[in-house]
Amino acid sequence: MRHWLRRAELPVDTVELAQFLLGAWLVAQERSDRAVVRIVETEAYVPGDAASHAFRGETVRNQSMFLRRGHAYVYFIYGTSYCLNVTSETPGVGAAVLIRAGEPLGGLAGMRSRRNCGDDRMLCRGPGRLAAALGIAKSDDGLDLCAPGRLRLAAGAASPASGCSERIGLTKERSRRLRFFEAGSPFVSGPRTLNR
DNA sequence: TCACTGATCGTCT
DNA sequence: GACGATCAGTGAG
Repeated sequence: MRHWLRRAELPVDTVELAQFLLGAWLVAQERSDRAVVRIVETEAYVPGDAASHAFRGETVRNQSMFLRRGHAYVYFIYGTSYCLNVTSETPGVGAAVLIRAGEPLGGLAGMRSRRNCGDDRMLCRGPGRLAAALGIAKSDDGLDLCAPGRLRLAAGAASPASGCSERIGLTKERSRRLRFFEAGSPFVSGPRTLNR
């Protein structure tokens, strides 16, 4: 039986949380529409990571990254896309897990209309697309994902096979292997050569 | 499938 | 004023 994830169940460590979230469900409730996605790809942004938005300290933009673990950190990037992170570590420490891709499980019609996309594999393939499919925007920044609300995390079956690789789209800290994904899933983003 | 490019704008230098 | 945790579209192999 699936249940809403409690904060006590979430690993404190950022890398552990990134692996833990593979297979978990992300539920976005908007009035009568409920979109459900199974997380298949994550990236860890650990303390002291030069590629992390928190690296230079707390600012107005990244302040929710310093919240207690299990909160949403949403930011706008490249003038086009929103990205969703789940905060990690202890309060006051800036770290998070980027949700890069998911497998659509429920509420497909709503996601297709929000994404204006007919190929279900592309609905949530990439952080910007996933946020768009779930209707995530800046107003969701700082939400508690372990409490009743528009966005919430639910327990899911652990991934049968997971892999790791370097992260995508970075110019700093490129060599760190902090991207985790479900091996063989067609819903994972990035070039196929990275997904082994 | 991959590589490349333009779009677009908030944030920080 | 530059840049970025991206995307959609296009073209080549």
